[in-house]
Amino acid sequence: MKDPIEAFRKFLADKNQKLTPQRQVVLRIFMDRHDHMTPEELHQLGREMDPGLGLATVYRTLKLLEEAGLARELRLGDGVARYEYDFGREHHDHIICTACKRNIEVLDPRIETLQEALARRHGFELTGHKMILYGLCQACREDGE
Amino acid sequence: MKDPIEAFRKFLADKNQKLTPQRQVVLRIFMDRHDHMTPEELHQLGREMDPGLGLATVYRTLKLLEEAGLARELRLGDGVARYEYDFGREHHDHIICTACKRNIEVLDPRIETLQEALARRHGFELTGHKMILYGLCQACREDGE
DNA sequence: GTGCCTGCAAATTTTTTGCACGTCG
DNA sequence: CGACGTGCAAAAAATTTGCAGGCAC
Repeated sequence: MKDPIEAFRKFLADKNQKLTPQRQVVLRIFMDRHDHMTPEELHQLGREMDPGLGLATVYRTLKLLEEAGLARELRLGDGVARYEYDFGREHHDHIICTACKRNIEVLDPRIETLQEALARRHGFELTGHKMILYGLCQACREDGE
Repeated sequence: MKDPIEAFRKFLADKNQKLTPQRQVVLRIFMDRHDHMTPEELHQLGREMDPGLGLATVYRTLKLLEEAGLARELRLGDGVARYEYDFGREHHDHIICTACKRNIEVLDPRIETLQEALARRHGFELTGHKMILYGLCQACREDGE
């Protein structure tokens, strides 16, 4: 399966639900802009394509996209939920600069392996994880000096 | 510094603030019960010692305890914030069972080391991290079969 | 028609803030 | 007095829910 739209349609069909225009709009935004976006931001962007789009629908669709494995919820520490597109992408975690809030995506396969082992050692079968590193980026370290 | 109460007093004094009875109550609860607690739960418990204690004060105190490094905010995936006591304890992360919600504390020094290296490789100076593993515990796996 | 979907507004939930009063040096 | 601290209630922010109407089989 390489088409996210078809993947979403299939996911919905399996639950007797439909890929409505509104749901497509939200998915399309993710496909166009691979950003981290809050529901509010998605709603704004969505209204450009469908002015009647309701915020509640965005929330409802985000839940569905998450269940479908097409989007991932991200909490970077401020109280706001963000979502990122997660289709056909390699898994990754995040580092966020505590000063300028800039964040980048990172991955270390050795950490992933150790997480797996750590869980197993405690009798768990690992199904997922969230890891966020906090630090100071180079620019902010230099500013601080 | 081995007395959390004195540590908190000192932290507050450095900001020209005081260790009031209310603040002590919240800290004491943490010292007595090393649980993960929501602000609401802490408020309930706090009222047993000081019936007039306000929820807003609990929130304000939690912020202070966190700044002081005596408590740590924990978000396990439901919308609720939890806090855990974090004085004189070794750092640890968490695994939570997605079925029964039970969670345990875990630590792998090798992961910690790799996180440090990973951050540095991206130009960051690591100051902290949050890692939560999600999985199925043994009991729930057996139930599921 | 039946069941899924939607937008809207109202309701919930979680957290923060404004304010008047109290306290302590 | 002056700064800090508190409880309360109101406010704010984020998310969920109820509902009447609409659409597609």
